[in-house]
Amino acid sequence: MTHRIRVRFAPSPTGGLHLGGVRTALFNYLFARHQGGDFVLRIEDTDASRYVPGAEEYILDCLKWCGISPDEGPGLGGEYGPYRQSERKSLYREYARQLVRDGHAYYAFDTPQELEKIREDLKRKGAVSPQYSMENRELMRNSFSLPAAEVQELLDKGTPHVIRIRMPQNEELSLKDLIRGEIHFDPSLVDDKVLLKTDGMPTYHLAVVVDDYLMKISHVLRGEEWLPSAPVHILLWKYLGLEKHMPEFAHLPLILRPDGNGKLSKRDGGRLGFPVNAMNWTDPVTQEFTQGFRETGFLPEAFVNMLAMLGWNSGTEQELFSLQELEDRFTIDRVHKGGAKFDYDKAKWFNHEWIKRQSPIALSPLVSQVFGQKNLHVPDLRRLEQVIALISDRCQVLDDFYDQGRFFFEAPEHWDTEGIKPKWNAEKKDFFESLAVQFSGLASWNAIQAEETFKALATQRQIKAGELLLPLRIMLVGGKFGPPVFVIAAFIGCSQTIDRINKALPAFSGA
RNA sequence: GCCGCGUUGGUCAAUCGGCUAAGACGCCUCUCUUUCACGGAGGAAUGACGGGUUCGAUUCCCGUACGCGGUACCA
Repeated sequence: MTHRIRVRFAPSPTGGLHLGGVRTALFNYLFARHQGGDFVLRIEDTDASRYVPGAEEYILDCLKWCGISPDEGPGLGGEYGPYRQSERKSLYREYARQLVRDGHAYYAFDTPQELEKIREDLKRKGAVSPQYSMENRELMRNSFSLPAAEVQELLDKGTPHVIRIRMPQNEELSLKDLIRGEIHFDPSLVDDKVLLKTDGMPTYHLAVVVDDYLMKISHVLRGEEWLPSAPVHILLWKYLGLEKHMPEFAHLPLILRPDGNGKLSKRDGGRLGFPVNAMNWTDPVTQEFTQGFRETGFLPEAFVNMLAMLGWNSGTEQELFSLQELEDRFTIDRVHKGGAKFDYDKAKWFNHEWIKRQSPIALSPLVSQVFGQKNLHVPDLRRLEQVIALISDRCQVLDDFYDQGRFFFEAPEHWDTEGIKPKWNAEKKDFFESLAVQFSGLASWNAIQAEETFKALATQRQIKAGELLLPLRIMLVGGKFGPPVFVIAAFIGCSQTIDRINKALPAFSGA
């Protein structure tokens, strides 16, 4: 194994890129980068009926957002192209024909209707999942059961057909999985998979093997759902005489639903109220919408960090990793075997941590974008950064910056007076009216000045400061939250503070 | 049904035969803060079951149970 590490990420453009897909991409990327290898993008678009326009660009955008851009692939170039399976159609046919010539595969002329009928018959006899295998391939219409002349005639007439692999009878197959160790299979138990479809497109099975060989892929990291078809792939490498070039395999654990144990699906997000895709995605065909982490206010650093910890850990107590740190630390032997349930609370925690460790300057473009979407205009970047510094501790997702930061720039329209109404009285009203007057007479304006003035007046009126602090906060903020009141007062300025007091007073008194 | 993979707190998880079983999320209590958070201190909560192997099993082996995946001319 002296050749270069090359891994591939091969999404099918049939929909959005959800958690499982991004994590597969991420692990491939980390594995390659850790050893200075290449990360290849290949598109699996062999199922023309399910091809979704725009999905390819979307996938690339998602990867880019995560910071894990491939080294080669569609639109990126590279010496092993083309990278779309639909553009490599003729290639697969050659390999399939070679297999037929060598007796490892055969032409099958059965129509879908005939297959359906056979399956029905077998089911009636008790088979739960009827297979096209050595058990019955003699009964079907294929180059196995038919005389050579007839096969040739059918072929010459252009009869629709597929090419199927001929699974062997008495053979033990084993795979050394990088994560799971030795796995044994009995090939006679798996059916004669279609390799080349009627339309000339390869199935996944043929395509991966051919592509991985031609693209010199050295390691295959894919989801656990592929484990059952591994024997087909191993056999193909063997039958094609390419066994020496067979990549190493690692089957990644699944990401499970938070409720129950099933594999996480796109629908779970909408149902349970969290995003499942990296970015927003609307299927152009079905119009089905899937929420994205990016639009939900996640930082890519947090998203990637959270994803990496789903199925991998460093073995230390460290949980927060930058992409670079992950690249430095990632080894396949620390990948888990068991599936992990996705936990949205933990995901938000990661985001919170990343927001906290981000500088206000780095955060400001993102926050101002959030503000912009809500029509909150911030003229001064410096002031925005000051606000971010004041509130980022209390923001889990970027949208929280709006709720937490809005009042710095806009006077509240509504006041959460619930808790203070019962204790409100004329003395307090007087206090705030006088406070406004005193504030207006102040020569300088800062948090300390404001607080001293406030406290002096409270003492003079013989009202406990504690009883006045909360009302003041609600006048300025609208609710019971936010940084220290006088810091807020200092920020919004003297006249704005007075305005807000005067504006709120009627609502308080009207109680 | 058959085949494959898995199984440590509610969740993510450490442990490569010595365990009084880390840590994190979430939850609860206290503290800090005249708000909400952040921070700090603490708490409840775990090895699916049954056999072996061993001086000693969470760790190794075998069964069972359970869960998941696959069983398509989808990937």
